[in-house]
Amino acid sequence: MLFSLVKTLKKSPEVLGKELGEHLIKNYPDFFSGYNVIKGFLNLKIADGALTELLQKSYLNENFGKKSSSHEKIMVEYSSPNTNKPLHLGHLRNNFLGWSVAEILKANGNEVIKTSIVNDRGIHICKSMIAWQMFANGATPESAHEKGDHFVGDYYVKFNDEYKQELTDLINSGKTKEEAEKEAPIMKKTQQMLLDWENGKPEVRALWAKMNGWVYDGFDKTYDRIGSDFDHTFYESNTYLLGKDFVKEGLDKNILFKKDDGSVWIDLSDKNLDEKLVLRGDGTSVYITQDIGLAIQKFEDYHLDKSIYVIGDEQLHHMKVLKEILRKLGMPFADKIFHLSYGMVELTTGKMKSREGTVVDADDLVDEMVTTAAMHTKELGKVKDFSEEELNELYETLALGAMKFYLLRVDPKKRMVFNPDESIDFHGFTGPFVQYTYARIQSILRKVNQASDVQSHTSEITDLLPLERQLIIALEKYSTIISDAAEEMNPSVIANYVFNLARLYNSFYSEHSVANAENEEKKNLRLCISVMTANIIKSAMKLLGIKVPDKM
RNA sequence: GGCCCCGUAGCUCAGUGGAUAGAGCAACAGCCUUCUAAGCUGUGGGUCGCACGUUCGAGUCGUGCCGGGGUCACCA
Repeated sequence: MLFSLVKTLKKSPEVLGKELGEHLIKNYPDFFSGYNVIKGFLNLKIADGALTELLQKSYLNENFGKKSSSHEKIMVEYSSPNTNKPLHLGHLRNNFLGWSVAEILKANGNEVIKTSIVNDRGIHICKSMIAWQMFANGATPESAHEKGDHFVGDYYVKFNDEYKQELTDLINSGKTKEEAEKEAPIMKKTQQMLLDWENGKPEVRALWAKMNGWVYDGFDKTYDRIGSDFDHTFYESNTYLLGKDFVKEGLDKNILFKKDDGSVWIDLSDKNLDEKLVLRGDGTSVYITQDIGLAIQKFEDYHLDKSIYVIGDEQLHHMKVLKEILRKLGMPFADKIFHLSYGMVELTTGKMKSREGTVVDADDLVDEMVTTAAMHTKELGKVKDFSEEELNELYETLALGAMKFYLLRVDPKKRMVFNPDESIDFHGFTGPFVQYTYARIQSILRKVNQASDVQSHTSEITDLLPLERQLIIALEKYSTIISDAAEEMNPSVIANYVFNLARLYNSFYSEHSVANAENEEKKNLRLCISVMTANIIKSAMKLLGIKVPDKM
């Protein structure tokens, strides 16, 4: 691109391009073998020898693409479930995104700590506890033969049904909506339970511990299956107290103020954010109270350069307020907090609403995908020699590959539509397409069976075919792609890259034979390209949390 | 209403101031005697929401408008 130089040098793009091109070829004949100038663009052709040499160097580098120097200590908080209902599709996007971003940051040379904050206390937790007391007759997940998180979630739904019923009854007896909301007996009981919980009443604490235990059993199974893991887990039941301490401190310093009813507020009107409540009139915590506590604890426990929160974009305002409060409280790390916001997952039929039963349950979805993967695999009948165990492992690999790729291939910041038909598609821009490319390469290697002595002689090649050139150039980009993805905290950069690489390889595969290449040099070159393509596919897919099968 | 995000092919999405705006799906036409056809090749399909501006050059930057969403809770 020559326009930027045209002005200062006062030469036409054509003349300038020609001069530059001649100069580069004359002085660097090992790197450039040709050039042309079209419409103000200087195109240089990289010499075959330079490309094959690059290929050889990269091929011998086991950690190709990854950076080794550790420059920053970064915490990635993701998942962050509530212990009153099972995980749904939105949580899956969060989990896949958080996990992947953490791995990408690691690959780019950072020290990363994966964490989750479990929202294990609060009014919503009390709701399922109250409903269980009222309706369960002592039932347990074991007695109901249900996964613990689903079991507790059912009582959360029961609470809402009952609450709605009480509201209509009260409104029918002449109360206004506001009065009904205040007076509904089940809500009053729940508020009392929250107070009892904060005061440490033993029966309430025992029930709370029991029911949360059920939920954790369920979550562990789901996490294990989808491959989410954490270096450290925070519990809101610990951090909310810390938040309260800082509210006290803020009052002493006159940063916060108390209203007549005893509630505590901060004035953020100078930042265009209005006033914000940080402690209720009855002294119990609100959402942001515990967030203040947790943010402080994170920086005290670990000495972080950056703290990333993977949270939906409906909380952009909340996170802005949190940062501002921390700044006003004089916390030096307020500016090291980064909200990695992602868009809501919508269904083709509209939004997911838990109260209307239109949520897509995470466990159900995985089951469905596994069934679909099994169906396709059986139809194709390519893995008849697999044992039952190997088959099941393959189905999980394909199902989760499809799901993760589907949710990660789009820009996280954007809202996305979950189309069930598309998500179970195994063709085109999908995880299984990339997995298939990997399996094909493994098949070649099994056939050729000499992967170990591939290294030799590739740099003698001087007649690269267009697809060979394109592949080598694409392979060499991997390192840059990781940096880009890390900088943007965007796994879709990886997904797009690895898909295009696989597509390119498939074109190459159908055009040229590896095992029956024209001569030994070509065969070696193509094996080298194939092995490296497979390595990069495996590595890139791992950054997305996706496994690749040797056969499918 | 204030603030924030989005608007690109029938659908789902890439496109980081540069060339003739690209993929996948869907539709249509081909390719399995040769390393896995979950693949490959080709065809059709676009006033990049609208208008003005900045620039040698705008899908990309700025302003205004139109359309969609989010948020502004003593919910989390």
